[in-house]
Amino acid sequence: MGRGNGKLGQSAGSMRGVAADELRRHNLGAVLDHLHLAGPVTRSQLTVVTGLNRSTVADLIGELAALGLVTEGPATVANGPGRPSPVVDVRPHGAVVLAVEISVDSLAVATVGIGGHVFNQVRVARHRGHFRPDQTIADIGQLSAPLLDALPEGSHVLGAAAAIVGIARRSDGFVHFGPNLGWRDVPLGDMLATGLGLPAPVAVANDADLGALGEFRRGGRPDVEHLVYISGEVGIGCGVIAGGSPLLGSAGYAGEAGHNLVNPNGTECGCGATGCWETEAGEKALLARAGLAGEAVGLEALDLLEDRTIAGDRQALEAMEETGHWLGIGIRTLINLFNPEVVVLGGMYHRFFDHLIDSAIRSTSGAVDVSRSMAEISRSNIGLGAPLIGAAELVLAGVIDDPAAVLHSG
Amino acid sequence: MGRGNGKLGQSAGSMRGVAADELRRHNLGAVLDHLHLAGPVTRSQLTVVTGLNRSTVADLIGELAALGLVTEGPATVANGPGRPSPVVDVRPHGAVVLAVEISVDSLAVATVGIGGHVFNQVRVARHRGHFRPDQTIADIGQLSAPLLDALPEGSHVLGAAAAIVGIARRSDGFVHFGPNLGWRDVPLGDMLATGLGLPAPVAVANDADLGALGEFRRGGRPDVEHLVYISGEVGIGCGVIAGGSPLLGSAGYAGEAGHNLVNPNGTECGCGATGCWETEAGEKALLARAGLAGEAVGLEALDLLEDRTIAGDRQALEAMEETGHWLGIGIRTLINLFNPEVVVLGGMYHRFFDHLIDSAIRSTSGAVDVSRSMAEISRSNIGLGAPLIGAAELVLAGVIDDPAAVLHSG
DNA sequence: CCCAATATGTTCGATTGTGCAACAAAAGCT
DNA sequence: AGCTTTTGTTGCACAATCGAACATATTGGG
Repeated sequence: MGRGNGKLGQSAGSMRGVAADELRRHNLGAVLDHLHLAGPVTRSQLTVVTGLNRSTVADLIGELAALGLVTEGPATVANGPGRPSPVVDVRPHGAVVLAVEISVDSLAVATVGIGGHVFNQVRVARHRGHFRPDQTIADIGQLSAPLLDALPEGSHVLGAAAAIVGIARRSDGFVHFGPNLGWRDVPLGDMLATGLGLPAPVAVANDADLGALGEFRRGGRPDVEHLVYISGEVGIGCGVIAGGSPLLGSAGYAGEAGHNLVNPNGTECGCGATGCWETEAGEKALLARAGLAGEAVGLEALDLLEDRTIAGDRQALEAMEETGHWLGIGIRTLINLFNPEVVVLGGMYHRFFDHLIDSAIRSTSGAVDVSRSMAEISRSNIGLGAPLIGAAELVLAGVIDDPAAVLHSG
Repeated sequence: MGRGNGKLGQSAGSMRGVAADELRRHNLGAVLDHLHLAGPVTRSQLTVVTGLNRSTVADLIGELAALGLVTEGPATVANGPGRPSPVVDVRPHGAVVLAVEISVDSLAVATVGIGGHVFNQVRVARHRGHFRPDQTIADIGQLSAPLLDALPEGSHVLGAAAAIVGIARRSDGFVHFGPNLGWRDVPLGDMLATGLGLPAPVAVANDADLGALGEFRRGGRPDVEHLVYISGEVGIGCGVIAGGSPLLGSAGYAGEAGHNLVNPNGTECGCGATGCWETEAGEKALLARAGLAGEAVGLEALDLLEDRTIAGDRQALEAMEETGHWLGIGIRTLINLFNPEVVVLGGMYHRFFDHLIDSAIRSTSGAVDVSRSMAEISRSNIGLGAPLIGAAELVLAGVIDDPAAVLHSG
C-alpha cells in the first residue's frame, strides 16, 4: 500500500500528531525548496521531483504564485513532442534577507533573495583590532542602508541574519564570547534588531556553522548529506551538517573543534592547554613558521605570505606544508567522529588550499580509520562568502518551511 | 492559521511530496511511539499528547488494536469527575524482536516486545579469545532457540538485530573489522539470517551506537535529545544521538572516537599512533596501572580489580583516578564537538563509575568550553545491557515508523 | 437517592488535500 | 493534415482529520 515516498517521520521523542494543513505546508515547502536550490524548472519536472500529482503541483504553484514567491513563464525551448510545460522560477524579491558577516578582518553585508539571488553585496576590510559592538552595529547600518534602498520596488524583506566569529546562542542571538573581536556577553541579536530597525528578530549564529550551511545548500553538491566545514580565521571554526541538517547540539554550541588536542609537543594556547588545533594550524602558527610573526599583522601579513608562496620562497612553502600537516591531524579526528562525505575548507584554508592540501591529506591517514578513504577534502565552492550565504539560507529556510505563515504575517 | 504542532519537515535535500496515507502513517506512529515509551496511558491522555482530535485518536487506536499492537482495557482508578477513559497499552507479543549482543567477554540474547517488555534474556560469559564467526552464530542459535520457544502463543516475531563490538555497515550487516574478536570482513547479517532461520534480514550495528540508542530511548531521560554514550570494553566505543536521532554519518561509521589523541606522552597504540584515547583510558591501561597486567585476563582481571578497589587498595584506587583523568580528557573533546545534554558511561565505566567519575569530571574542564558546564556525565541507567536494548529498539523503530506495513507483510 | 456538572467515548457531516480519469491544448512527426 | 505524445485543466472520488451534537459514565451535592 501507500506510495512510500517522502519521509515525514521524526525518529523519537514525544511525537505529535499532524493534520491536513501540515501536509499542505510540507508540500508547499517541497516545491519551493526545489526551486530555491535547483533554479528554474518546468512544472512537469516538478511533478517528477516531488512525486506529486500534476493537479496537486499546479495547485501548489498557484498558491506560491499568489504569495509572490514564484512566477510562471512560458515554456522556453521545446524538448520533444507533447505540450510544452511552463517554466516556474522563484521571484527573488518575494522574500529577501539582509545577511551580515562580522569577521576579524572584514565586515560584509548582502541582500539575498529566495533562490539565492544576491541583489547586492559589500565587504569592507577592517584593520584588525577590537571594535566595540555598538560601533560595529553602526557600521553595519551604514553599509546596509544603501543595499536596502536599492532593492526593487515591492521587495519583501523578511529579516536579517548575522554570522559572527564567536560563540553565539541561537535562540536569541546572544554572543557569549568572541575572542578575536574582544567581545564577551554581547546581546547582538537585540542590538542589530533595534539598530537596523527591522521588525523581525535578527538571527545570529557562528560563522563556521553558517559556512557549513551555505556550502551545504549552495555549494553545488547535490547528493551530499554529511559535511564538515572548517573555517580558518585567526582561530579555527567548525560547522557540521549531519544527515542533511545542521548539527547544533543541545544549545547550539556543537562543533567547537578549535581546542581539540593535535600536537603533543606544541605551543601553549590561550585556553590553558598545549597543542590545540588552532594553536598549531591557525593563522598565528602559519605566520610564525613563515618568519612573518613580527613583520606585519592581519590581512597585510597574509598578503605578504601569499606573495612569498607564489614566488616560491622556501620558508613560506615549508610553513604551508607543516601547517597543512597539523590541519590534517585535526581533520582526521573530525572524519572519524562525523564520517562526512566531504570536508570543506574555508577562510584562510580556502586561500592557501593548493599549498596545504597535499600535506593535509597525507596526515589524515590512520590504520583503523574506515571512514577516511571515503571522505573528500575539498576547497569551498562558494569561497570567502560562505558564512554570508549561510546566514541568508538560515532565514530563507523559515520561508521554505512554511511559506504561507511567513508571508501572511509580514 | 493552522495548529502548528508536530513538525514534519525535512530541512533540505530533494524534498518529496507527501500524500494523505503518509499522514496516517505518521499519526499511527505518534500514538504507538508514545505508548512504547511512556507505557499505559488513557485515551484522553493520548489526545493531549498527540494534539489530535478525540475521534481521530479513537480511530488510530482501533487500527493499532486490529494490527494486534495495542489493547484497550477498562479504566483503572478514577481521577475526578467525567466519564472514565479506557487505558491503552501495548501488546508486547504483537511485535517481538530477537536482540543479540556479541561482546568481548560475553554473548547475550533477549526476546523483547514492543513497549520494551523483555520476555527472556540470557547472557553467557565467554573466555576472551578469538571465536570463529560461524561458531558464534551457532552459539547464538543455541541460546535463542529456547527463548523463541518460550514466547507466548501467537507472538509475532519481526526479526533480529545484533550489537557487535566492531565496525559494521548498517545497510547489510557487513562487519568490516572487529579487532577484539579477531574478525575482519564478516557478512554477519547474512550469516545470522540463515543461521537463525529468520525470514527478515538481520540488522547489525556497532554496540556503542546501539548503547546510545538504548540509553536514549529507554534510559528514563524524557527531555534529552542530544546524548553521547561511551562504552568501555577492551577498546572504547562511542555512539551519538543528535537532535533526537542517531548520528550515523554517510556510511554509518560516525562516532569512532577510540583513536582520538589524548595523551602527548602516552603509550603506543596498535593503530600506529601514540596516546590514543583507548590506549590511555581503556581496559589494558587500567589493569596495567593497577599492577594486574600479567596476573589475569578478561573478566577475572576486572573482578580482581573490583575486589581490590572495594578493599581500598591504594594502587587500584590510583589506577582508577588516572584512568578517570584520561577518560575525562577524551570526554571533553566529545562535549565540545557534540554539545550533548548528557554523556552516558557504559561497559567498564559503568562498573567502575563511582571510582572514575570525580577524576573524569575534573579533567573535562577547559577555559573556552561553553558547553561543558551544561553537560552532565552520568552512569548508564540501563546498565550493561544497553546495547542489547538498543538492538531491540532498532528493529522496533521500524514498526513504529509504519505499523501497518510491517505487520501486513509479516 | 436523584440530579447537575464534568469529562470522555461515539457518530456523522464538514473541510482539507491529494489522486485519478477524462478532456483539452500544444508541440513534433509522418 | 492528421496522428502521437506530453502536459495543463477540470471535476469527482478518496482519505484523513476536525468539530459539533449526542450518549455515557463518574463525582459530588442536596
